[in-house]
Amino acid sequence: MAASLSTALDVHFTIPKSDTKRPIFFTSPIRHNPTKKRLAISCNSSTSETSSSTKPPQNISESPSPKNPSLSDQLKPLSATTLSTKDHQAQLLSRPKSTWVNPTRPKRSVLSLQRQKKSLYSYNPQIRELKLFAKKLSGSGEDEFESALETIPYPPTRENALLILNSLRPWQKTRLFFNWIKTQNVFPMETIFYNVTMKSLRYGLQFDIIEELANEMVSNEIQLDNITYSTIITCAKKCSRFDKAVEWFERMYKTGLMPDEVTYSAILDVYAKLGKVEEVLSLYERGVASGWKPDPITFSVLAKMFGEAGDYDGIRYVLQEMKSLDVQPNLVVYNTLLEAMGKAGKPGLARSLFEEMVDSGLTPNEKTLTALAKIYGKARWAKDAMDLWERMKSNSWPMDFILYNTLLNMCADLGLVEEAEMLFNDMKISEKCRPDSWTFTAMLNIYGSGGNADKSMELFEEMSRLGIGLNIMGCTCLVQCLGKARRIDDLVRVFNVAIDGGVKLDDRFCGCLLSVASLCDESEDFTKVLACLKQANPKLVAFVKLIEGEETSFETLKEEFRAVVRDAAVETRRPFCNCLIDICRKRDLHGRAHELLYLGTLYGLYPDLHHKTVKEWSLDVRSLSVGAALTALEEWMGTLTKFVQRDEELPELFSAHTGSGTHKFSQGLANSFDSHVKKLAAPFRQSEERAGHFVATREDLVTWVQSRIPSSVIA
DNA sequence: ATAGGGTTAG
Repeated sequence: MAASLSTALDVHFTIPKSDTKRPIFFTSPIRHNPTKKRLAISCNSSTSETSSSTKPPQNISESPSPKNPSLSDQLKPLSATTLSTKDHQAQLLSRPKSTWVNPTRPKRSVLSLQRQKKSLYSYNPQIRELKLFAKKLSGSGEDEFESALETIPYPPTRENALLILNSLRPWQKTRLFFNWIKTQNVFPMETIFYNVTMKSLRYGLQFDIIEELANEMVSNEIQLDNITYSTIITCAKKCSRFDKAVEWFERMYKTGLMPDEVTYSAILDVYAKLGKVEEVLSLYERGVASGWKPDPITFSVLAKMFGEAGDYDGIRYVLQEMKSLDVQPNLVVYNTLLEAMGKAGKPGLARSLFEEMVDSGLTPNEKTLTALAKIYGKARWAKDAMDLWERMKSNSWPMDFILYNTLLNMCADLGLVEEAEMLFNDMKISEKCRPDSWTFTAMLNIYGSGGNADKSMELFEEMSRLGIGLNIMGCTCLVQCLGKARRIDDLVRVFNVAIDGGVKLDDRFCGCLLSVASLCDESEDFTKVLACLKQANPKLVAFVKLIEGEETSFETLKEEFRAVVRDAAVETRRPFCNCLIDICRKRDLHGRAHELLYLGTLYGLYPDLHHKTVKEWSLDVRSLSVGAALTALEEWMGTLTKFVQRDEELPELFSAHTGSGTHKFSQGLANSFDSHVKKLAAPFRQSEERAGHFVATREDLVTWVQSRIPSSVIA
């Protein structure tokens, strides 16, 4: 029963009773229109009496992400501008479906409600020998094909030929046999021969040949049917020829052939993969308006699309549609929905959906469990992760190597070292799930983030023995770990193995090496690390040399910094700058550190560093390295000194936001900040009420600044 | 794989 979906659904919003019964002449009650739809759904949620009181506790952690703004956030701009009165608002929000179909003049149907029927095979008593022959043909070389054909045990009648054609692979053989029966001229070529041949070609991703055959059908006046079109469309999709998929779909309509639900859902998936959400929903709604009852495959397509977009409202729409159309989700639909919930950042809903799935009697498969393990790991839900694991074992739910590797990644996210080691050993003694490069990468991540350089190196040696190549991610984990342990010679060895193994070094890896360089006290180590970095990114190393040069002018620095930043991947630009500042501070180049912070700010690498309200000015250093954060603090104090000197107006409160230190990477920041503040005797104190904040009152700060003015660092 | 549609990993 579709009622089993209700828990996950009703917890978050209530569907108005009137919407659960679908008037036949209306399309779906909730339009998926970027603005209208969100408003409509959110309105239900906000007006629901149960929405906040019945939410399970885990949803507290699911405060709306920027992608899914809260209801009030969504309504704010509208209520402030467009909507003046409550009535007006209600009218807009509850607007019925925009596609209204006049019952007296029904809109034309967009799909055939009858699925194309397949002809039944009649029993062929020669089936065994013909299949054996097909196997022989399949195994023959291209040049032996002709002679192999002559050993055909029975004459190539229509039925015999079809049977053989169906059993042939790969596509080259299917094509040769298809061409051969055409030359035999024993029977006219029918649609089914083309369809069977096309299917084999699709396995080989031969879209061009499929299209050739389709055109041949047109010129020979052989009817293309729904099976032909759906095969063409899905082949184009698998070959990423989406334009061709759409083109053939449109051609079908033009020839007057109506798609059935198989062809229709195939084209829905094409538009979904193109990210054309509006088109998909329009087609979906028009289909439903034609009297179509979509099946689970359609909902899987919709769920996947919304999942890819991280669109939580869309996912709710799919759940609601299934409920109102009384379609029970199958395993694939659940899997897709779980995946989608994960992408939309809703671990709590994924969990309750999973429970519903199990309660409904379905057994999770590898994909289900992979989705869930990923979600719990990302959400850092250790308890749920462990519960899941126990259930997997006690129920003997299926495992495969992807699930094993995902579980290892989950362990990495949760810091479960012993559990990971158990899994790793399980894999080693298993038949089908031997550790591969993904496995080793996950293990390197686990040992690396735990700072266990010995175990990391053991893995590295084991990989060499087993001939499993190090990839860029494993290499980055390893180098970071060895760098933190100051095992620079091991680091260099690993680096050289990676280079010899053809690992393509990316900007993230360069950032990792640069951060290791920033940790080096010994100039010998520093030189060794930079020598590695030079092979990956010579310009970056040249820039480090430039920083160190006393004679380097600010203009030169600016120019070269710009070039370095421009060439770096966007997500590595700020880390690069952070590391460079750290290097400066390590080498007592404080002036340079300030110049780099200035340049980083100039090029937009620190967009939200400062925040000012009338009552409070704050400095948000959460995305800064320790060196960069301290530089930013000094810079800020310098600015405040000027304000005090000029007797300008200041707010009551000052704060610096370092983060609370619960995240593994931000742990050090609050501590370093604290000791630095103490060293400066600055009046910032860790706030009791606001975790991760250091606060100072205006009074204390002004007193402190004035006491420093004669010897201020800032001229 | 017995003519056609949907789901697993940085």
